[in-house]
Order: sequence, then C-alpha cells, then structure tokens
Amino acid sequence: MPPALSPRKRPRQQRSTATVDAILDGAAHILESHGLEGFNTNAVAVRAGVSVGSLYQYFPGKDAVMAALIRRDARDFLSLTQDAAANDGAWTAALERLVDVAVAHQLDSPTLARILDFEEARLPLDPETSQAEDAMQRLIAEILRRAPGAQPAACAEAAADLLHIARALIDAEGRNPAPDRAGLKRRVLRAAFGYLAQPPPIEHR
Amino acid sequence: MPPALSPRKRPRQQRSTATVDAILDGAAHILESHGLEGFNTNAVAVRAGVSVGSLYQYFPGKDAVMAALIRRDARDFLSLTQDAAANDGAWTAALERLVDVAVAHQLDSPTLARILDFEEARLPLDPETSQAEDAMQRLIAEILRRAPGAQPAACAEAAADLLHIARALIDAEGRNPAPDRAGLKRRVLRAAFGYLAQPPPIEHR
DNA sequence: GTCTAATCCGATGAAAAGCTCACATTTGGC
DNA sequence: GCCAAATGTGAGCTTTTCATCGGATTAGAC
Repeated sequence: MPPALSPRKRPRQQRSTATVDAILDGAAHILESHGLEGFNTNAVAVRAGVSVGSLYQYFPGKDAVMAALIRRDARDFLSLTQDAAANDGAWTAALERLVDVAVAHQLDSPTLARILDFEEARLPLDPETSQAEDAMQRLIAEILRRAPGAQPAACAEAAADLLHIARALIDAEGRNPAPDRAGLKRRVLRAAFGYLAQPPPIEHR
Repeated sequence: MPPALSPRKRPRQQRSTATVDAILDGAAHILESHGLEGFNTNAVAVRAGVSVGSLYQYFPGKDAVMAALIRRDARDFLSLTQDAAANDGAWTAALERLVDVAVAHQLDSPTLARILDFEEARLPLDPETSQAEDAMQRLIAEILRRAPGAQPAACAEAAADLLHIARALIDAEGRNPAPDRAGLKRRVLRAAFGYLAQPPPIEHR
C-alpha cells in the first residue's frame, strides 16, 4: 500500500512546527533549483537541516510533502488574491490587481510553480486545497459579475478559463532567463479582456 | 555522467525499426495510463514486448526515450498543423482548423500530452524538436499576418501566446473524465479571437 | 546452405531512493 | 530538579530502478 498523503502527526511544540516549516522550505528550494528529479526525502531533509527520521515523523512519504507544499501554496495564493480582489473600485482595476498578484507570485519561483501545478493534477488533493482552489475561482467569478453586460451564469466558466490562461502565459514567460514582467502583464491583460469582450463564437452544426 | 539523449544506434533492418516503434508506443501507453511514476525502462520494455536489453541498444537511457517521444510527437503535430493551415480560404477558417487539430491531437491522450509538455521544459531538446516547434510558431504567425489590420511585427509574439493559451485550455478540459469537445473548441476560439481583437492595453507608468 | 552482422534476450550487479527503528535529546508541567 | 511526553537522529535495511554484458537468435547477402 502506498503511503498516505495526510500528515502523520500534528506538531505540538513550537520547535516541531519549525521543523515542518523547514522541511517544506527545503522541499520548495530543491524543487526550484533541481526540479522533480532532485526531489527525494534524503535531499529534502539535508536541505532542511533535519534528519530523514524527523521528516517521516510528520509526513508518511514524499508525496505527502508534495501535498503539503501544494496546500501551503494554495493557501498563500488565495490569501494574496483575496486582498487584491477587495470590492472597491472598478471591476477592471480588481482584475488588474489580480493579474499583478498572479504574475508576482508565479514568477517568484517559476519552476516551483510549474511543478506544483503539474503535481496537483496527479495527487488526490486534500479538502483544504480544493477548497482554496474553489474559493479563488468563485472570487474571480464574483469580479466578472460586476462587469456591465456580464452573464452571471457564464462567469464561473470564464473564471476557470482566465485562470488557466493566465497561468499558461506566466508560466511560459517564467521559462525565460530574463522574464519581462511589464510585457507579460500587458499580454495577460490583453488575453483576459479580449476573452471577456469576445462574444462566444456561434456553434457550427 | 548522465546518459546522453540522442539515440545510441540507428536501426538498420526492418525489425529493429519495429522494435524502436514498439518501445515508443509502449512508453506512450505507460505515460498515458500510469503517468511519470510508472515510466521506467523495465516497464516500458515489458509493455513494448521487448527486453530491456533491446531498449538500451537504441536508447542510452530513459530520458532518451522521453526525448524521442517528444520528437515524434512534435513531428506528428507539425505535420497535422501544416495540413490544417493550407493557404486557401479566410484566415479565420485556417485558425479554426488549427484549433480543431490541436483539440483532437491533445485530447486524444490528454495525460500523455500534459507530460510531454512538462518534460519538454526539463530536457535539453534536440535540434529537430525545436525546429518543429519553431516551424509551428511561424506557421501560426503567417496566418495571423493575413488578418486585416494585423501588425506583422507583433504576430510572432501573438502566435506564441495563442499556442500557450490553447494548450492550457485543452489541457484543463482533458483532465475532465468526459471532455466536452464542442464547448472546448468554442472557448478556445473565444480566447483566440478575443486576444487578437483586443488592442494591447496601454502600459501604465 | 553458409556466414556474418544485426538484433534480441534477461539474469544480474550497481546505484539510488524509500523508509524504519532503537536510541539520544529537549521541552514543559509539576 | 524530576519525569513523561515530544521531538530529533542517522546508520542501515529494503525496495525500486538503472544499466550492462555474454551469449542466443534471426535476417539477408552471397
């Protein structure tokens, strides 16, 4: 039976939460610098400055570390997103802030972002992660509903599409050695507003 | 030293090219059904109905198998693309055919497509693959130049963006158990034509 | 039919990675 | 200070995967 994904033991003292954090930081660092190939429990433990044994105290296996990393990232990103989506001002301004946040977040560790995205599709994601994912999508849909002429029913679909589009463009730019943030932002906004302005094409028979 | 990526030996007889094909088919099948985790040389050989030894006759290591798979896929996709981009009719019709081809190709083996895409970012790609990639982008850019009011200089960037956007949307739909091809096509076209219709947003200071 | 080069085979060793466990150390409550 | 519970350690066992090599088999030229 493959090891489970949920944490093995909950840290009770302060030092152990520090250990868990160190492990996640170490994992993130290794993924960013050496990719999935370099990601193994021994390397993560060394990088985190703890022993493998400690790692296995809190995580039943390496996939559990990955799942925890995904969860943490989803949490962080949702939090940033919620700040950016504050309900004041024009909906276009909110969308721009959202793009800003996404660009900053994903371009900060482009390789890591890419890997987490990939792994998220493979791992059965825990409730908290999928909840965060849903919340983010609803948040975007809410903004889209503030657009004049928006069809409320179609906003969920549009939100999902916009998320995927933005991720893809940022991700591609992140593979460049010297990403052009301003140009990237311009292109993401162009794609987003273009998608929204475009009346859905007529279905062919 | 990690094994190289270029093929080790070129097949000379008919049966050996059949072996190489079987290996690539086996690899594709395993990636589609068991993902990257299931992808190891022994499993590929078994699935291909050959022995590991034969695999290593033609590939110096598993990454070489992956590289060959990526190369074959790029070749195939470029060929389909070239057919679809035939220079007759409206540019919009050509773009629609392109989307059709992309949807069909990528939705045929969604997991495989996703993995190849991911691995392409990791592996140093051989000349033929990057050449095919370039050709495809130029092909799309050519179509975009036929659009009225198109800025020829900006078409390369737009082509790259459209490729990424289409890939992302198809990929996302491919993760559904029952993809909705028609709806997907509609959304991809919406994103594409929307992007193209949208005047690039003004740069903020 | 014979001969040579090409191809194929798969047991087997080497290497890497996953994971455990017996024991050491630290913490916090009393 | 003392003690129980929590936490930390890392050598080393197990499992998985990579890759090779000596020898068997097959194809195609003559």
